[in-house]
Amino acid sequence: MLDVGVVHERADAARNRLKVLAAAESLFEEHGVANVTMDDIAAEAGVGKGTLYRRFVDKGGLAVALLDELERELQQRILRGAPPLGPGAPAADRLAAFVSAYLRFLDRQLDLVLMSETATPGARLRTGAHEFWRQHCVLLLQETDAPAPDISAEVLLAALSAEQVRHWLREDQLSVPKITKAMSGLARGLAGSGR
Amino acid sequence: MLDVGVVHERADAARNRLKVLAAAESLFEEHGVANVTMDDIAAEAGVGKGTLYRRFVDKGGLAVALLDELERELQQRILRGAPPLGPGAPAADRLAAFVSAYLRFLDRQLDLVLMSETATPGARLRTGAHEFWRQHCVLLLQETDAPAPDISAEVLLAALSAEQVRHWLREDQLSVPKITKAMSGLARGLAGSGR
DNA sequence: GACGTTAACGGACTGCAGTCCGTTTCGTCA
DNA sequence: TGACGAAACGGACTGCAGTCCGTTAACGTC
Repeated sequence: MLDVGVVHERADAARNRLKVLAAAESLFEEHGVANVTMDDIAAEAGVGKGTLYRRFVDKGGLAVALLDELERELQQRILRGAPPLGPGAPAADRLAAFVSAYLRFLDRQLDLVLMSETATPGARLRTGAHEFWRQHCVLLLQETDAPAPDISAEVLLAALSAEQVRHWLREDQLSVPKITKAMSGLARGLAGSGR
Repeated sequence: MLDVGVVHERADAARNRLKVLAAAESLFEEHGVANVTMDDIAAEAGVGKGTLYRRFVDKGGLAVALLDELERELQQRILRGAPPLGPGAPAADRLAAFVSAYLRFLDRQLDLVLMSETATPGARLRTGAHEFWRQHCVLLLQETDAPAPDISAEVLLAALSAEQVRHWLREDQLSVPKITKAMSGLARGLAGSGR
């Protein structure tokens, strides 16, 4: 996602990438993701606006880059971690564990994920991370012989969009454990109904 | 939604509301929803920009107003039409019929619905129409004793967001009948898993 | 039908996103 | 180490969303 080192990143480019990420992180932390402008970030990083956009496309792309590390960590736990999140457990259990782990991640990074998903219409469905989660869910659902695993995976992830979860959290005042219980139950239902 | 007549709408206000809606409809038709600016609409309607915003809040609100009539029609068919969409059929059948009917509606008005749902983050969950669909699904799911009908209803509608359906249609090249089949099957699953 | 009140109007104005292009810096090769 | 081509830089510039406030017009009252 960060394409580090692909055909050699120039020294000034690398330097600026780090300056921008550091500036964005600290400004987001201090003022909230929604209240920081791209000009703010450019100024704080001591970099021109063109440089910002050359590297990160838009504010959503910047959010994606900042989320990258945390997402990779969750992805590693899925690929090589202990069951039930990692390999070894029954597919339905792994799916429920994924829902639970993803909701915890979302709860911590809600504003950043929201930005990455809503910067532009359809952004959520175009991130590399989404493709990873989707593929993971599809594979698990296929293992249970669920009907239409492709569709079910997208349905599950649509319900786990930052927009939806934020609404449950902030408008409906649901707690993370409540959402987790309902959504992992629902995930088991999707996995189970095919057998 | 349009609050027509609430505490008397002034004559000039009514006149301008119609001029704006007509202008928006024709410009959207001609250039596509995404390519029309608020200035364009104001100019075409022969009205100041302030007037536009006073009445419709933002571009999404304008889309909501344009969709209003079509949505009401579907809502009437749900409340008073023939089964299985209207009352009389088993809840699971009604839910499947709703999914099917809603997808047809969405297919016709995709760009307008997309605008109404993505104008601002969380817009989809704040429209009056969403509240109607949600309530309808919750009631049907309650009839089948499904677990967590509130959550299941939101999950279903999240999957029927304009963003998601547009992705299935345009990126994944799925046909409306294919999506309808999968999603109404899934809706039956949500309704059925509680028995 | 003049008059005052109040809602509605309109367009200049502000702020932010995103682009464009002349200038600078990097890395390479002679 | 000097010089060249390519890549990256930076900030002025454009366009659109949304606001603000002085002006205008509707409508109830006498």
